[in-house]
Amino acid sequence: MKRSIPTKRTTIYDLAELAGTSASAVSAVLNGNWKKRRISSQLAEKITRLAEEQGYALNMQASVLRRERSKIIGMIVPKYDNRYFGSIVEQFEALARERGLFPIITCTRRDPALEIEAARAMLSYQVDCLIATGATDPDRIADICSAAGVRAVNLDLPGSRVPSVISDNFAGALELTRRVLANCEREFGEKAPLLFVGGRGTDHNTSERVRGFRAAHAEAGVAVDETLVLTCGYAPEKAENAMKAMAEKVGTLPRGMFVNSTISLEGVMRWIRRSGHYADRIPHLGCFDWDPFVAMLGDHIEMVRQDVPRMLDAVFEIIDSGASDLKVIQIPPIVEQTG
Amino acid sequence: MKRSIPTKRTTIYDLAELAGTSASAVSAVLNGNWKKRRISSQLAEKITRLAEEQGYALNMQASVLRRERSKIIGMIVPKYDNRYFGSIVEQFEALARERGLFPIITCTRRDPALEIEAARAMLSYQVDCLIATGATDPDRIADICSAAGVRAVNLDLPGSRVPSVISDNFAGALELTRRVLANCEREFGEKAPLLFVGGRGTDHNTSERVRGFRAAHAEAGVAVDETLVLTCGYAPEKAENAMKAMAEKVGTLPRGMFVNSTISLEGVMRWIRRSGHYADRIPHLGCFDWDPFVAMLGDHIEMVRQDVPRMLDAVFEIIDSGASDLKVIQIPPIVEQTG
DNA sequence: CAATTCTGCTTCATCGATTGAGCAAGCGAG
DNA sequence: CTCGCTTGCTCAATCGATGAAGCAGAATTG
Repeated sequence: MKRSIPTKRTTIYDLAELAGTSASAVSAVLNGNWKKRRISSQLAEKITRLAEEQGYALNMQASVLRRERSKIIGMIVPKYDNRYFGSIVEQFEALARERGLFPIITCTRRDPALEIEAARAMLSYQVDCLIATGATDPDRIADICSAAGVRAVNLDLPGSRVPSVISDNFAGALELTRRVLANCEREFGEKAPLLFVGGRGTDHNTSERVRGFRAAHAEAGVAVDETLVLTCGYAPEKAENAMKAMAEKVGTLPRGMFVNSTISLEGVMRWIRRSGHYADRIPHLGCFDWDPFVAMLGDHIEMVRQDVPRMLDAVFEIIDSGASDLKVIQIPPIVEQTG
Repeated sequence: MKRSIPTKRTTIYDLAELAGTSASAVSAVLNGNWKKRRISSQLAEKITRLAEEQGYALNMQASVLRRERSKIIGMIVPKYDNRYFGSIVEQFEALARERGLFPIITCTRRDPALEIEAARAMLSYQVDCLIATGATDPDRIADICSAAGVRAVNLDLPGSRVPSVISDNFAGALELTRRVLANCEREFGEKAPLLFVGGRGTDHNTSERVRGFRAAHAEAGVAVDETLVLTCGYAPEKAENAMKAMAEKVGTLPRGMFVNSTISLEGVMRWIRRSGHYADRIPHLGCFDWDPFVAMLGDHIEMVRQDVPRMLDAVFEIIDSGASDLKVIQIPPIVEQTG
């Protein structure tokens, strides 16, 4: 049963010979437009049966090479290590498949160079459209796509060259901060500024969330403590180190925190546990992102969950409609019920 | 700047014309074997420069069509909603890219039909090799691949037609069960059978883990309570419902549980919280899988983490070496330190 | 100086599917 | 019986890259 010579794949020419007909008839039958090409249903049936019997599989490379559109759609994503990106990818695949598109995905691990390389690779594979998710430099990717005449859409982080779909970070952060401030006031009886930790100060999402954070403080009549705004990056270690440094600097530790992603929360929680600073009283947390186990961590954590289904619907609406106006669509995130 | 006619892509023929040479020279230069083909370095340089200037990108579809091997490697994965599969996919991409292979991944959401369809789609794209991860029917996929002369490897769940890489489920479950039994005995002073929940009784992993679970009970001289073995599927809702049904049936609730994946744990935790049955004393848990936030849930949870890096190294070792003996490689999982 | 080798290319068939153009047979109308 | 139309196909070019085979002209050898 073992053969070192790989079974030569069946082609339309093989089928044509078997059916005593031409390759073009076979092609027409197998890609469904045999009616347009006036092939008799008898021949169509015969060819279909033969294809089945021979285990024929279309050679996409050949097909795509010849066709105008490839029906391949690409997505670039930073990581697979959290629920947010996980559900983005899963949803993306489902919606693509629904439309008869073939999804290909690349994880760039937040590496800007890999991001560009991945975009180029996707173009080489003739994607019809590329979705850049959480890209560090979405405009660069958009430029590369535009040079190849390929449509692009930004997701999660906005760009200025192609349409973008993002969460309403300001509104989400505003509400989240409000809640944490209220929780703190309820428990400790006084208003005090919160800590903001995680994210890159230069990225749109983080700056919008900081803006919401500030707005909520202003609303409550609390002055933001600038030494407590730690946009140190997303990685757990970075958040952990930033917390450590912060604790050494400030007099009294904040009683409430705004954590900018579950990834950063991992580091924050680690620090809280290891440092022992909060052994007496657990701080109130707000996390911009959702995770089922974080939700179980206790009722001192509020979460804002980005609305992935609506975000991806918006992405595909742009793709389906062929729209290319440079709008940024903001999807309101969902404030999770605690408890 | 907006053009409805997509910029015609530069091809090697365009470059050839610009360089006043032939397409085959361009091809030789751009795919790096111009020395073999005795192209002068002057011409090589000129072509390289032109390619750069014109933003030339290889058409992979054309290239793959012509070549013997596609250098595309496929992976089928059930879900993206947990750390285990997330890191599998991330690692897979990294290792593939390291080898100059182009990874394509499809998420089947545990749907057997989609699994087959996805495998066929990958074959249509001429993958050189397909990794079936956690497939419900790995042998079916292996057969489809073999008919096309494509190599396959099973990951996470073993099959009988191609090599497999899995966790040492028995050993992991044995150790995990031991620990939970010990934790229960320490706290409650008596030995009592644990609950097993999650997974499909028919899948290899689950049955091996149940075997480990039983072996640990036997070792401790505790009889397994058969009404407490709930292989109800992985989904959170299934685990939750199984717990509910179990609670209505048994007299005293188990004080310790073996939970077969973080996914199932989600349902178990939900039930524990909602039912209120464990309001007085938290049960001791063992989870076969790892998640950072589960680890933070408390010191009453033990976890076994599957060794994804080693598993994928093993997969690529099989691929690199071209081995096709039907062995099942078992990778010992890592017992996480609690606290 | 003729014979050979080497250099640096070009030519052309090929991979498999797609599709516009075209062709032969059949049929109905005039 | 002929013209025109329909039916049911086939032919051949094409997509872009690849590489075996071949071919001038220069360089080297005996």
